[in-house]
Amino acid sequence: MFRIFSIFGNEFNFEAMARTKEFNEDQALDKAIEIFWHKGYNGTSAQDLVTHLGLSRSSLYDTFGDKQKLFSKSLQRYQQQAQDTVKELLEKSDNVKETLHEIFKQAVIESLEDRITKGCFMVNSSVELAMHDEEIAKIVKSNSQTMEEVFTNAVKKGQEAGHISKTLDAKVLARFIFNNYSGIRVLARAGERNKQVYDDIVKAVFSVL
Amino acid sequence: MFRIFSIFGNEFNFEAMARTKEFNEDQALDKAIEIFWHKGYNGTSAQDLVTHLGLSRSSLYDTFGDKQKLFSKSLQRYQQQAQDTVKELLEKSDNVKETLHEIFKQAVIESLEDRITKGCFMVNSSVELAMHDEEIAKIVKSNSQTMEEVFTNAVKKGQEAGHISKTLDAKVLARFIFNNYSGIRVLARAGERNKQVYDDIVKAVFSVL
DNA sequence: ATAATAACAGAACGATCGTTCCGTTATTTA
DNA sequence: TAAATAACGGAACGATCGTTCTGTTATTAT
Repeated sequence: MFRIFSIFGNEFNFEAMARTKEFNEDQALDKAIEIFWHKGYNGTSAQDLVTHLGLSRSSLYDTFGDKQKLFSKSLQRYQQQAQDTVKELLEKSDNVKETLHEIFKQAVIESLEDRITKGCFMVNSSVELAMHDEEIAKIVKSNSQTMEEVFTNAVKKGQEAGHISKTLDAKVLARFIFNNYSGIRVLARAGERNKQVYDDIVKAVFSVL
Repeated sequence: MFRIFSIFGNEFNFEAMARTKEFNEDQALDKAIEIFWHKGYNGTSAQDLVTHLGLSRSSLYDTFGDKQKLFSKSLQRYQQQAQDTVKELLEKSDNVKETLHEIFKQAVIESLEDRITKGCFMVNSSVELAMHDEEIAKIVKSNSQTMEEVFTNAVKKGQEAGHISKTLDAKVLARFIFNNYSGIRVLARAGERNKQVYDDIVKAVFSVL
């Protein structure tokens, strides 16, 4: 911070630095994602955050403002990470159908492995908050749009390469894929542990492509 | 209530009735469904319940025990109502594919009409509570199983009548249908208002049947 | 060394949470 | 009418909520 004193026409510039942060902000955000993802917004208390992030109440509030702002930042960070992963996989791929299949298989594996069943942070937040919090609604909407674009471009590529049926429009298929992805995440959050259920759904989904 | 006093071998049976309830328990439950559905469990306060159900705190607690019990009862009542509707429609139907289409179209209409976007009470509760509350988890699981059975029987009937493709097993298709139904309800809860999005999903789903 | 100040730890705040308690009212049987 | 008692209205409870305040510590430029 800078303070400039102007006395009798002369300017004195005092700069004084203070203590450095003892934690990494992004690492703290990742911890916040973990606990919000697991317990939801209303289910996570300020004390939960203090305990889980390992920093004091004052540092938490000094750094992130309040609970709502911290949640919002966490969800945005999660969105960025998740989107980047899928986007890169599909853009690099030269067999989009196969890559999409891998993405779904991965979602199934995560759903079964997940000892503390978390589902998808975006889906969870959407269900819990989208209708009560405009900022969260915006993030959810932005995520849906981006994912729709990513899937649409991928399907188009697959259709041009002859890997995916042209019977249905790319956008139709993109929305269909996204819908089943959401459904699977809800299933996981509900605690479904039967692999056959997931496999059946994936089988039916890919019978369309 | 009955009190039986036994004095010197003689039994005296005193029955004294008290004030009658000024509200209907099922109607109160329906109101509870409304507000829990809209705001979720954690988002609904005891005061919300008092205000919305229109009865006093004491009556509320005397009648339903506590918040968790009231929620549980509400969800069970919702489940029964929703299941009965779908089950009856499909069992009466002589063109199951068409009836399923009607059910999905109805879900789309509700999603678009819903000014206070509620999604599906079962899906919402599943996402919010299933992993933190065993009793809710049981209800969710029971609902999934019943719906899977209902859809499986329906698909079998459709396949035997030649209305639905036999390419995929009835159970596979049932799980696929249920998954897309969940997805659509999440979309609604997220505030999606574009009919085309829903129509595209339904179109893709029914291209499989 | 001193002044300046952000980061920190933790006590404390008012508000709201879910729940219980108490005194009154209304209804029924004896 | 009298006795019994569930239903009722509303005050009150302790606990916990999210947030703020206070005082201390650590770091840096002067």
